[in-house]
Formats: sequence, structure tokens, C-alpha cells
Amino acid sequence: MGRSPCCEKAHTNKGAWTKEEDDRLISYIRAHGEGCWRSLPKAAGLLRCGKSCRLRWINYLRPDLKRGNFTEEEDELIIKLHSLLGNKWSLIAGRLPGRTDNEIKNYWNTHIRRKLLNRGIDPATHRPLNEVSHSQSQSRTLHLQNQEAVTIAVAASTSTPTATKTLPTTISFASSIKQEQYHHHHHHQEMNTNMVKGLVLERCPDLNLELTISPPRVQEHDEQFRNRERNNLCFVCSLGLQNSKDCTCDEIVGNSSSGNGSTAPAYDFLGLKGGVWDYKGLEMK
DNA sequence: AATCAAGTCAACCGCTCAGGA
DNA sequence: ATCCTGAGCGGTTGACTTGAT
Repeated sequence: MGRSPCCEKAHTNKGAWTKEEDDRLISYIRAHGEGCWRSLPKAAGLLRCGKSCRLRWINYLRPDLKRGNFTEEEDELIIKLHSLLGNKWSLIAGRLPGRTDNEIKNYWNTHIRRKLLNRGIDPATHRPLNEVSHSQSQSRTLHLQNQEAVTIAVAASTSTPTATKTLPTTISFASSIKQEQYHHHHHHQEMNTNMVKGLVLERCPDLNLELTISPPRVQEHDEQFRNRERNNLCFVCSLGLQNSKDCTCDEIVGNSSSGNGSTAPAYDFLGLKGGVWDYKGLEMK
């Protein structure tokens, strides 16, 4: 018993969309909004599968899409997010307003991969190529390590209710990544950071656990950056994109409370204020 | 001008997951 | 608890474009 097809394939168009089809889809969604993709084609008078309509809208027709070349800042942001998240294109796209997962995936495969290779960096591992070939056994990469952490955290967050009940209120970075994937409206499965760390250490002894709760290494030679480091960092700066026009450090500094007595910088890595990712902000618009 | 290879990207396919019956 | 359905994701394909020969 196979699964039923998503549409009647014999009576659907495939391949490139025509201008008329685009117009029909746009006008239908303008009038009725995005809704049930399965029934949309019929309602809109399109001989297309619902999946095809959804893809066309999301990847090409949506009015908020940013067309045109990727900027250098976007490139670097994609690289850093990829090093952390791996091929989680939709999550990466969630941090690049106006860009789609498909667009970023294509851009990665056609441009950034080559760019990294030219820099002598393995695009899959984000480590120097010679290092990767030198010790395969140690080539568990930063992002793989973090993905391990994510996976392990999920195992914890989806564990039995009994186990979940025992968990304190801290939600780890890793778990919050995965929870974002598991829809933000879900009940937050509270989990024990130490439990996750223990599991991570057990499976990935060389994993830098700080990465689960802190931003990438800062550029220590950059005095200006170090000055900022003492304060809270906005998301853009936390990714190493200092001096970006999108920097909002001043707002953060203005909003931050200075009464906690801690000398440690309070990063806002990936919107991870206080160690908890604002996963709502990651959602595809 | 013709041919071919490489690059690009829109679209498709198959799979997983959440939610409802 | 199980099954079914719809939505979404990531990998892959293939049509089209561009540049080199």
C-alpha cells in the first residue's frame, strides 16, 4: 500500500511556469492568502500539483523576495551559519531576509563551495583541506559536532515524559535549534543543559561545548571589536560582521541591564540572548 | 557560425514529521 | 496506538545560459 500521490499527475502541468500560471497563482493568493496547497491549484484554476504551486510561490513569486546578487556580508553569514547548522537551508534562510532556502542552497553549491575551496577550506567541514585529509578520524567538524549536539539534545528533548519532568528550566542552545525545527508553537521541552553536555561529551569528547552557548571566536586583534565584546553584541557582530550597516550593538547596549555583576560578555549569538535562541526569529517569513 | 563544456537555477522527487481522525 | 494526510525540507535533475574553442 503506497502513499497516495499528492495530485493527479496525469492532469497536471510540469516544468517551467508560464506567465499566465504565475498571474493566476499570484492573484489567487492575493485574494485568499496562503492556505491549503493541495486544494489551491483547483481553486485557482491551475493544472499544477499543490507542491509545485507552493514551491513557485515561496521560491519565486513571493513579494518580499530579494532578487539579485548576494552581498559579501550575506556570503559570510551563510558560511558561518552553515558551519554551525550544516545543510539546514531553511534555517539558514530564516536568517537572511528575502532569501529562500532553495536560493541559498543553489548559491552554496555554485559559489560558496568554490570560494571556500579556493581559500583551502573544506566546505563540508569548514576545516582546512590539508587538515581534513590529514586526519580523517578527527575530521568530525565543527558543524558536525554541533549537529551531534543538536541530535543529542533532541533525543533528550523528545525523551519520555518521566525523563522530561526531571529537567530544570534551562533550554540549551542545541535544543533550541532543534525546537525551532519542531515548530515554535510546541510546548518547550525543558531540558537539562548538563545532561546534554554529558551526552555530548560521551559521544563527542572533542566537542567544544562552549560553542553550544557562545558565539564564534572573536578577532582578538581588533581593538574596536574587543571593546564591543565587553558589552552585549548584536547578532550581526556576533557573527563577526562588525561594522555592518545592520549592526544594532548600540541598541543592545542601551537596553542591556548592567546590574548582574558579571564581567563576562553577554553575547547575543544568533539571537541567543542569555543562551536561548530566539527561534521565532529564525522562521521563514 | 557551430559545437561543446561548465555554470546556473527553477523545479521536481522522495522523504520525514506533525496533526487529526 | 495507529493510520492517513498535508506541509515542508533537502537532494537531485535537467533546461537554459554563457564562455571557450
